[in-house]
Amino acid sequence: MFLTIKRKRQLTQILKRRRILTNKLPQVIAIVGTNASGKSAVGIELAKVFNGEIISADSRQVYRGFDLCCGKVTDEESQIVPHHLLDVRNIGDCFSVADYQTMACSIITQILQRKRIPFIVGGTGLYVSSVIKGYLMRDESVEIELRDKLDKLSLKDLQEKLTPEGRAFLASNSSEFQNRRRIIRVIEKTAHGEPLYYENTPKYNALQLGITWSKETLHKRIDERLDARIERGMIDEVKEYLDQGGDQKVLYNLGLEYRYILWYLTGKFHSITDFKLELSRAIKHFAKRQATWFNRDKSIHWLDMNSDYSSQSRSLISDFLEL
RNA sequence: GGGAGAGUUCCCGAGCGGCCAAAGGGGGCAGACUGUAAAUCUGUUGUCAGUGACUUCGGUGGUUCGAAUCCACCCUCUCCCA
Repeated sequence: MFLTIKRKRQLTQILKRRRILTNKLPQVIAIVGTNASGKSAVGIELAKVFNGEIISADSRQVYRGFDLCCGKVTDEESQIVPHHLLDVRNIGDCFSVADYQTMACSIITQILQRKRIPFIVGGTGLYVSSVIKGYLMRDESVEIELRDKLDKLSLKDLQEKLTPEGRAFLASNSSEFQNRRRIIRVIEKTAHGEPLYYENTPKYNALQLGITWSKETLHKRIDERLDARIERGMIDEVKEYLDQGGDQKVLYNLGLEYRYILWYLTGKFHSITDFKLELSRAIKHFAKRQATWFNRDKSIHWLDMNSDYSSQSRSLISDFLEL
């Protein structure tokens, strides 16, 4: 009994100290949620109120073009509040979490220098986490030759290529031992002497707001958004790319819209109805994966979108910024 | 009217006497994830109870120790000839 009280006291001390520490860190606000949740609009609204600038956290919106495919904000919207990390690479170029982290951090520094508030808005959970949790990334970049070599191996060969440490690392997670990409990464890391287990060093004090809807509402939003984008010429974006000699493999690897439109244009679907049905389903699966990722993070404040989420989020931000 | 074939679990689709609650895929549900992340991967999916029991393979009867699997009749569908 005595011990537990003592332990509790210790813990509160630790927490207090940590809070003091993180409180000194620069403040950033993150707005996360699934596909079609309406993050962008909420982000713009809040950034406008709180003198903020938006840093997109979206692995596909970093590429130029394909605005409808990846659901970028419109020009009018992006003029309300400055947006960053949109259109910074050409389609087909390499871009990784590490690139994202570096760029996002440097932009955050600039925004802070302007005495404004950085708003990270996006659905690529890994990207958001890399910045606000402060993933420690090594300087070593991915070695193309090694990866190409590993890419050619079968799953079984890859598994056999793991060092005992690598095997032990993956063994704790049965689904990961079947995942070639993850195995390749572990092999690369051990080859470079990088640690397998990660440590994070937060550089910011972050407030995370999450947007959710009931499954029914979300699905309806996804479908409506899909229809609207097709109406506005989403399919043509891919068609033009292909007409100009674009690489099918690039589209395939980009997934969802890119992959399904490629399939549609190359005759994989019997009709546009089939295409829409399949793509809509794939987007919903993706939204579920996003939700699974975000649900793990207990520090996210989920907004009740069925009530006054706007004043709710404003008061959360005001408290956080101590305004 | 004559002939050929088919009806299987939410869907598609294997199974063709016991090893079948029934392969595989899809869908549903759940999960993993730190340099490809809109990617990639995993688990689960008849019901009830912790071993087991119960209901299921168009319907009804039958053969058999035992049937999704064999037989009879019936219903539905597809195809070919008329």
